[in-house]
Amino acid sequence: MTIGALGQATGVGAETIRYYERIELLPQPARTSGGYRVYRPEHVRRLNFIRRSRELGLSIDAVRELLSLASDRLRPCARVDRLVRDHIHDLDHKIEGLQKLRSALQRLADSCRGGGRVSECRILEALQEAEEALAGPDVECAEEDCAGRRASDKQPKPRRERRA
Amino acid sequence: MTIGALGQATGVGAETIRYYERIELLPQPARTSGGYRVYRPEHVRRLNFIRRSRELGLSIDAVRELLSLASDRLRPCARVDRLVRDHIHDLDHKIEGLQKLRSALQRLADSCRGGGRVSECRILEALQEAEEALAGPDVECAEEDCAGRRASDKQPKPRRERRA
DNA sequence: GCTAGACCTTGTAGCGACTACAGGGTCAAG
DNA sequence: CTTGACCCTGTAGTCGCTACAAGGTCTAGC
Repeated sequence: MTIGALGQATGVGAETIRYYERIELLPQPARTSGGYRVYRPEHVRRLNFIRRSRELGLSIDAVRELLSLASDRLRPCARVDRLVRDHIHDLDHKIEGLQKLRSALQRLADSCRGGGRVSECRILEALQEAEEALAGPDVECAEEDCAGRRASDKQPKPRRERRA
Repeated sequence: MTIGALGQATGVGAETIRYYERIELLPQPARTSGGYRVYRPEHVRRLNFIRRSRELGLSIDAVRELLSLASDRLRPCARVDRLVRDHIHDLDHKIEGLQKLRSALQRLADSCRGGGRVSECRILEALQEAEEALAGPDVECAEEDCAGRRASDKQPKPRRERRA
């Protein structure tokens, strides 16, 4: 089957399939004399595995690991279990963060009736003014994994203070 | 103050500040004769506004709009209110999607005790086998907004079927 | 055999919101 | 005048695709 047929069979776009091949998530298929990719049933199975894993929110690297684990049928499946449970934990953190965020925003929105002028808008005030205004139980940095976004954490060396 | 001092004052990294300047979220500051950026208190206020909005998960474009709205003190603040409420809705969708995902994964994890071998791992089976295995109440595609990932939706023209 | 046109090929650039370098220049304390 | 913390610009990388451009291949139907 061609790349289009594989796409139909799995619900994955052709460009995504080529992308998976480029990052070596899918093995290189055979080619016709004209250079067309020719896929076989095992490609369908592998790509379906990938799609389902991705739909569950697993990262490409996690999928890669799962595929490698799955290839050795005698290996204990504890690692598989671990991978999935870790991902559940990640999701829990993410969900919790978003819920905090949501209530902070809700508090913000509740403080504004929307009928006034910008000059007396509580939302804009809260964003402009002091830190505590909308700091519920510790919001900050809920979107994604937030890898080291806090530049203020690192405190390198005591330097003279410039005209601050 | 220099870019480093502004970073300290706001908790935003210097590289991010330069990035904000490049995308015109922060105005270009004055410069020393040597080319150093020189910031003033209004930059601190604006950058704090930006940081807080970002921490609440608002997109750069939303922040841009908020800043522009905030600059006209006589304008009605209905649009501000709308922007924030829309974002709350987005969050609701996101949270819901992640929760569905979580329960699908939990079901998966519950089916595996982690003590067996890969060959009898229910998790890997579920990822490999039929569609219904782990389709709880309609999972698919919860991460982010999932913009048109389903390639199988478009069904262009009836073409001859190749050797499929 | 030939044409039409659906399908395929490679390569590159873009998305959002940064982050991380490399290779150099500036600044102020001592 | 040296030291070295700090700053500059520019470019490339992150993640997981998606979209395009310019061209080549394939087969149904004539």
